[in-house]
Amino acid sequence: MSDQANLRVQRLRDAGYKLTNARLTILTILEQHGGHMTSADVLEEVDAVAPEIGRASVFRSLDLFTRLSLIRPTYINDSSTPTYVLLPGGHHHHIICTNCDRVIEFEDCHLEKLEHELEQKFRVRLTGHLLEFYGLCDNCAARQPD
Amino acid sequence: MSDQANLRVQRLRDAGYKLTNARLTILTILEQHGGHMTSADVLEEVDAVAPEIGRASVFRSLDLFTRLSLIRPTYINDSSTPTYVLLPGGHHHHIICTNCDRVIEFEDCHLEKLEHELEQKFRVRLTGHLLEFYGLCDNCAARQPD
DNA sequence: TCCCTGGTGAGACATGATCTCAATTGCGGT
DNA sequence: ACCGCAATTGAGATCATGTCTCACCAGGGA
Ligand SMILES: [Zn+2]
Ligand SMILES: [Zn+2]
Ligand SMILES: [Zn+2]
Ligand SMILES: [Zn+2]
Repeated sequence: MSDQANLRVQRLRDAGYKLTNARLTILTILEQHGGHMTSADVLEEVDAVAPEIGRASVFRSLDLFTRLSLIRPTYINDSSTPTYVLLPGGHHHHIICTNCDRVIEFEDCHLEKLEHELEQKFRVRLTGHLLEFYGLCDNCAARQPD
Repeated sequence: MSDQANLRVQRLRDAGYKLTNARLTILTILEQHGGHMTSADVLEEVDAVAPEIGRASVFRSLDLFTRLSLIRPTYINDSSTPTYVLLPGGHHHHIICTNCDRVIEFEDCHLEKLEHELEQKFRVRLTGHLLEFYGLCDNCAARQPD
């Protein structure tokens, strides 16, 4: 198990939740795919790897992980089903092409300062963030001048 | 009609889409509510204001507006339906409490520089962004010391 | 050992979103 | 102002997605 994975398991335990087989399996699947899975993707993979796990548990786990800021659902393409992204270190950033749905991930966000300011201003305790830019990727931009 | 609304209508036209009654109605509803509406909210309001507009058109319009970066679907509470936020000036920022689902909006993001860097680095043309922080609001943080 | 609580799987169920297709409409061209 | 046509629409069937219920189980503490 990777360091990141251990951190996540730790977070589960610290929050007082049991590390059950269903939860570990689903977390592992998310890790292995590096995020960006729809609920359908997760369901399919769970069914292939551990068919004894029910669909309700999959959704329950995804909700739990979301509350713990381990993952975050986002709407990549059209508005139907969310895509879950892992939040290693609490954050994730990507660019979404609104024409072809291509996703480009990037690392640096320089948001630590803003995060601090917000915590003080609103007296909140922040555990993660998601930053999405959207526009046209190089391919689609070339095709649609102006 | 507000300046912002005119800008959005312009964006529709520029992209080569017709300004139909359905689209204008739905856009107006979004404007009036200042964003943060679920598809159910929009459907309900459409039904109250212009019952002749069909469900399908509502979803089609929301998808179109999303592609045009006029709005953006996001996953606020643990319900499975997206909440759409308006993107005045192309961006929107908020904090979501992962315990009580409270949403706190904020204005400043200081992301212009990063946006520029990304455009150059990946040769993309960016039209907007969404920044979400997650954590506990003041209320929930007080209840869960740690 | 016996509760008690949190967690689970199966499947029925309720919403939410899509599809199809004929009818209509916005808008550019005349 | 009119025409012609592709874009867009509305109704309802249909499909997909996520929720609920409930009996059952595992594990920790008395
Ligand atoms: Zn693209
Ligand atoms: Zn970040
Ligand atoms: Zn809260
Ligand atoms: Zn911004």
